[in-house]
Amino acid sequence: MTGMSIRNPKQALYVQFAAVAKALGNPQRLELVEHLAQGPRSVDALATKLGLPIANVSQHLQAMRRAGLVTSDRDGKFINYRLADDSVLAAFAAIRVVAEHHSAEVERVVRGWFDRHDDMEPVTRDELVSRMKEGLVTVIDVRPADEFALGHLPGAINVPLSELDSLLPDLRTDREIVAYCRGPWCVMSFEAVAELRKRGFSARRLEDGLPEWRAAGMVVEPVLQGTQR
Amino acid sequence: MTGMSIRNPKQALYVQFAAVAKALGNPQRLELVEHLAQGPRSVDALATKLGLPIANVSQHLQAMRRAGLVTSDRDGKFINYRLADDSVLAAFAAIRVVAEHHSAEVERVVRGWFDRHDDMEPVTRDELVSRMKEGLVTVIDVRPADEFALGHLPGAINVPLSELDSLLPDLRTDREIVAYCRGPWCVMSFEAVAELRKRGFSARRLEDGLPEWRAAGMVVEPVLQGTQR
DNA sequence: AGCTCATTCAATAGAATTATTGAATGAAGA
DNA sequence: TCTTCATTCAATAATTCTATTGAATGAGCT
Repeated sequence: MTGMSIRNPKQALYVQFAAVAKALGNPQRLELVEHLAQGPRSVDALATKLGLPIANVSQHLQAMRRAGLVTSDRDGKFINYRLADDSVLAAFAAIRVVAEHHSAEVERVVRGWFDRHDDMEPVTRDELVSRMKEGLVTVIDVRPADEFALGHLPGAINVPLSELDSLLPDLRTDREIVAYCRGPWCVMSFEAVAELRKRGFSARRLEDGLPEWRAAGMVVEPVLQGTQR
Repeated sequence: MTGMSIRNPKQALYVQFAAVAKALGNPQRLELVEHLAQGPRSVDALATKLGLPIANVSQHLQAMRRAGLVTSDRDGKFINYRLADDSVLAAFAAIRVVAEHHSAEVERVVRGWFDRHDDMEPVTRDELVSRMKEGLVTVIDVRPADEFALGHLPGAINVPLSELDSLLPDLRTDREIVAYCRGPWCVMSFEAVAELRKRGFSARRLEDGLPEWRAAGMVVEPVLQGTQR
């Protein structure tokens, strides 16, 4: 901040734009974005989810606030952070697309971890909507229960990945299962589909996660009226 | 690269996505993106445009190539770099939007430099199209001649900012002037509009630059057939 | 073969980023 | 007022990023 001397407005603008990109240019902070896209969270809750020291998460969040990615407000003795804007999720999505196109590496990672690379094609949003109308699919939300509670697809049932094994007997074997989680590349849905297929189920991933579904203006349950939290 | 140990696929993906954002997280590299959005360029040409040492620009370009932002191919003794994808421009745009929303600083920069903050509202693309049909506007492209030559709006005349003063007498005073340049925040069009107004013209900026116009699928002159360069 | 010249490489120093530690802050509740 | 506890601050070391310099590469040309 002190060593930076800006000579012209053009430079000043690039510095501003670069600051936003820089704030997104860190794996931990991207993971924070993905979690905050599920709903507002306290520093403590985020640190638990990511398995990182609280002070570390606090600093990342402050860096993100400085760049305009998140805002915060106090609730009792907790401070809740949330994404500043839908534009933040859009920027994350745009960056993901660039990485996918340069996908040699991204695809290698996914395929390297989940050997079944046949028919990993995801279900599109439109496709899912029409199949839901026909009642042909079971939609499972593989996120943890607390995230499910903040909002989920209409009619979806919560099958956290950690409890997939124990809940398997409850799933119908005569219908296709569509799994989704936090976002297009959220690995939990990859793992759930791989596991389900190993057990003989017909299963696919939804191309998006809940935040994208919500951002597309689709209905989310439970429908909360009044102030959105 | 060597000190990085990745334990799980989730982490590996965030690292990939973060690498893309990191490559965009530098003012100089963003300026390179904006210039490359006008058309392919050699290292030398870019270094001249930015006023930076060639070796420095070369290193930035290599970093961008590693992140999948640009590609390069040799032409004689020059190596031409170009944007890898439309998605790169889209990502840049998305980042700009985030910065605009957090606009306290961005807007302050623009307003601080150009005191006329009344009616700096830009002309939208649709608005310009309909007014062009009616023949009500003079469209000027304030970029340097070499960029204009690679492609420009139909019917636009090239008035490089550096030559604005000397070309002023050629401009009609009875029609509104719409100026555009490299992108939505390219400062040359701001400066051109400010100067034109000072001289009594009725002038506004186009909301976008040429790359956005092209990306929207609009006609660009000259229309080149065959291999796009 | 030898020369030219655009680009890349290699080495360096200075600056910024990151994770870690422990202490400080400050709001809530007793 | 005192205690609790979520969060922030401050200081540090390790790593990474950045700009700069001069040498090396390697394709085109004579």
